[in-house]
Amino acid sequence: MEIRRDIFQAIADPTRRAIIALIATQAMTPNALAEHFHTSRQAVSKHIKILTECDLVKQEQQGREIYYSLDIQKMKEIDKWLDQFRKLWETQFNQLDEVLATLKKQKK
Amino acid sequence: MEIRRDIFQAIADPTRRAIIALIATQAMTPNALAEHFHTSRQAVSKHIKILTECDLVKQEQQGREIYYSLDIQKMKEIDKWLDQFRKLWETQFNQLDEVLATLKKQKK
DNA sequence: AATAAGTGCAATTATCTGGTTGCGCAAATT
DNA sequence: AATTTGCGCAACCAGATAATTGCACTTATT
Repeated sequence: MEIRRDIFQAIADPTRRAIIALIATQAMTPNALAEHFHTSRQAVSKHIKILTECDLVKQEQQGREIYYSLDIQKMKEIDKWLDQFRKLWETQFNQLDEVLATLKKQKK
Repeated sequence: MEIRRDIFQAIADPTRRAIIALIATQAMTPNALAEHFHTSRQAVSKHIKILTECDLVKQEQQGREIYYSLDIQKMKEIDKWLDQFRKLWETQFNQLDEVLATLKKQKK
């Protein structure tokens, strides 16, 4: 039962963003994650479920513990969406550069 | 009364992302925007309010019409947040490149 | 075998969210 | 002057969300 989730909705929650940042570099268990926040383990578990539903996390069971880690490649989707704007803000920057260059020229 | 808003929560809604994309290249009025979606002008107005509260849009009044446009520079904040992960996925890619290169070498 | 530890799931609840409808106000049109 | 147009705001409502609590299951420890 794979519910399709939106990655943008997934990163909307600040706790979830913090979890993402934590498991980006090393796999962690729900208990270990919960210690970083002022919430219960079950709350963390729900966040992880949401992250799983949009394929943002991988899991590896070791005995009774489950280690969750980030699927970093999935984060590219956000980067891909940003691409359409990246061109625009770079253009704006170049135009600003030109303006500054012109001002500099006039000063001389 | 400037309520502090989260840009990540702002882009969580698909309609809002569509609005952002539309006003990225040209300023538009709420009425013109509403025609692009299956919602009322008032609903669009609420979305714009949220986008305004996190400084994502600029407005320019012309008579009784208000033209809204995207503050593209603000979008960099998302890009900045992505930076911490960009390093990671690029490293992963390089490592994959190495593996592929090694495999290619062994074939020869 | 009994207990403790780690986990996910279900039920519940307060709050947030996105939408509609009905205003009131200012600017344009008649 | 009267009407139309474009707009934001407030009230309201159904559905989503994030958190807690209680439970059942599996795996380790005693």
